[in-house]
Amino acid sequence: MIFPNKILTLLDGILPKIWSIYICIWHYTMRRKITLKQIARELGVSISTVSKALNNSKEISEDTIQKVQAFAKLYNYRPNNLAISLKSNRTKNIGVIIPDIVHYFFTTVFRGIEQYAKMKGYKVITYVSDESLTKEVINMELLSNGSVDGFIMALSAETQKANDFEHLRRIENLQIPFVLFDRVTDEIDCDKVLINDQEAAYMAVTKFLDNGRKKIALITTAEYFSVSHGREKGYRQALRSYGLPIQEDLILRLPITDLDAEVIHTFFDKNDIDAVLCVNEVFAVYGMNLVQQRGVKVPEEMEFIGFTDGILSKYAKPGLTSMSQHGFEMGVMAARLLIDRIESNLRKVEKPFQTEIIASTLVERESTLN
Amino acid sequence: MIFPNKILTLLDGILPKIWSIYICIWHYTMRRKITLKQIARELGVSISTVSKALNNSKEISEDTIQKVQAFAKLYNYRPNNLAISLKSNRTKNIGVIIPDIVHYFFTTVFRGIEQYAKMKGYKVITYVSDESLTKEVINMELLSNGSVDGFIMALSAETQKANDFEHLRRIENLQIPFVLFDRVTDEIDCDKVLINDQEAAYMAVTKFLDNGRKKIALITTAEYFSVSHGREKGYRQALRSYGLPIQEDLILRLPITDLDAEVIHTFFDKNDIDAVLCVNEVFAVYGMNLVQQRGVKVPEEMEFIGFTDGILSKYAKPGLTSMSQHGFEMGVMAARLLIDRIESNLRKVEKPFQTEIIASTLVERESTLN
DNA sequence: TATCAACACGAAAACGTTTTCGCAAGGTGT
DNA sequence: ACACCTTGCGAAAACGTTTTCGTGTTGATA
Repeated sequence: MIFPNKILTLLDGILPKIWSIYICIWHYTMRRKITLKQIARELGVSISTVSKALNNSKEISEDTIQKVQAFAKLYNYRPNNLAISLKSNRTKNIGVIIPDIVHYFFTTVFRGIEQYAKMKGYKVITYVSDESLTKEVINMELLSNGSVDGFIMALSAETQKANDFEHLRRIENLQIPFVLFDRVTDEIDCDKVLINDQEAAYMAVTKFLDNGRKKIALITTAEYFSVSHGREKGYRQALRSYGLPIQEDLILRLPITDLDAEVIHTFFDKNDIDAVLCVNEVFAVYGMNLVQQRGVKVPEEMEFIGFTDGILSKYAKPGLTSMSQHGFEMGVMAARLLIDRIESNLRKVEKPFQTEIIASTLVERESTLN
Repeated sequence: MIFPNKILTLLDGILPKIWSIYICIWHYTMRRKITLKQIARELGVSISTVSKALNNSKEISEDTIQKVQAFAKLYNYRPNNLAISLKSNRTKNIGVIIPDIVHYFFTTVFRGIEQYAKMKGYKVITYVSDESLTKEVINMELLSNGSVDGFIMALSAETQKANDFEHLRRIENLQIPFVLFDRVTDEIDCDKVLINDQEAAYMAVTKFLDNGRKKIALITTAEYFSVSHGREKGYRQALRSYGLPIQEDLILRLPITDLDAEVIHTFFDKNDIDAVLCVNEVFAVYGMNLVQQRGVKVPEEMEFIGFTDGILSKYAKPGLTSMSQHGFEMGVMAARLLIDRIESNLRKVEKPFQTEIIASTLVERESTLN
């Protein structure tokens, strides 16, 4: 920029022609974004007139509107988002904080969020918490200074383990809306989107029982994961309601990363098992491979059902029967809840918190009979 | 907000005490974000003084700095990001546009971008183009009005097919920096991050040849994908340099979605094949499953190598030998190139465009011998 | 002819910062 | 006693919008 504004003001009365030429050259050579002020100056009207004309205000004559809009189009005017945000105190951004992105379920949820958000004119800023409480806190801190109108998040493993929700309370205090999905907590009152984990596990175990299986194992994670907790409850409930004893030995708890083949081998060595429910598809496919390696026939001698109907389930051998969690729908729902809340806050209308359940469905493949 | 600013100005001289009390109550009850103006008013200094004090300017006395910073801390002052962005004309946001997010490779790249960006204080706004040119254009349009300091993108399938880069030229004209990765084009001059596709394919085929394989097939996509193109070149080059004829029949082109088992079956029916190179892991695992279903032993009778060393390769049966593309490193590199360029633009230093190559490495599993 | 809407538009405040420049008080050197 | 420099701070412009309110010019009505 060669001419600072002070000089421009001075020039204004004296050399409008020169300015005109200057703006043309400047624009065509460097094609920087043009502003209301420049349009106003060019057309010899005020900034307010231009603004109103572009917004089709009926305060402005048809004539002027045409002129301004034509000019704006010609110079490819795009209103500066930042200025609008600053003025209106809303960014049209939403922050998404998820524990992991290299993970089928979370990416499908993200897809849902992104799609709905885009439809509503919102942009999505994503941070990965890496299952770490600290990172989760920092990420929220980074976004809560007006970068974002609201949050969508799934709690990290550490957060669930530590049961520490101070950062959520701070966001609550700042009046920033947020939605929890999948990994949630009862300690915080907010909009939530859940899977019917218990029911889904119940369905899966029922499938085994209907196929005549009686020695049903559960491979799960540590208990503090809200989803594993729910699924375990469903597993127990199904066995109970079929009058079968619950053998704690048949429940194997694994860490979410670094699977150890030995542990699983000894688990299958020590127990007599004819069906296995796993709380995710990695456990299921990994387990399936191990038992097949030992000569066990899947599904004839042992059936498998997993959760998270992702790419692994689809291309495993045999194809893994899996509870599909419909991540896309969850994402859409989470985004809808959040954006609804943001916009109703704007209109100062009170709205009770909602909890939406997305029903899982069983996708049957070759790892189960029938 | 009960008191608009005009009234405040009026009140200022008359009832400072009342204002003080008001601000206290207001802050403690609603905990809204506090601004420089309010701190200034409270402390009886000017806005500029507060701003400078918070930035540790040496124009301000040690005394005042202490006072201001203590007060700011007490009231948990956080500078408004939007205002700073507006003033400084940079958002500290980068836009990432990828064809697909439910895809191992792209998510790992994303992880790299996100991690480096966060380290540098940048936020990441992600849009999915869904392999569609139109969506790609719209997404860029949506972000190019000052929402973002620069872009990182991989071209969509449609864009590569149509060979239409008008949207990139617009961004170029707007002087917004951008980096292309993986799916790139020679038609646009900019920073790029690539895989050594040709070399990698060469390596893979060499592996087959060294194992004594002679009837090597290639399962790839349509030719307009820059990556497939490179990999095919490598495949041909390897065969040539080993003095083997290139049989066009041994090259199968599949669509990237909706795999049709029949097509693949007839491909294997009609040809005598003892090794298969696939341009992604889905093709490889899918193909491996099909031939195994026909009784072919992998790797003894037929070896497989795929690209994209993802979760599928790891948990397939047998484990798939795969060219790892080191998505994380690519992401980091892309983010680094972009942020470097953004910041050197800011300092008005000229910088030639760079093309960085991330070397692939072969991760050997059970689908190849030795 | 005086009155009054309706119409078209402009001035200016506001959003929350950063930064330049100016100014007063006090100290230092001749 | 004078000029001059340093220190510490404030006024105001600027970033690019939106929006409220005021105002001058019409044309119609009484």
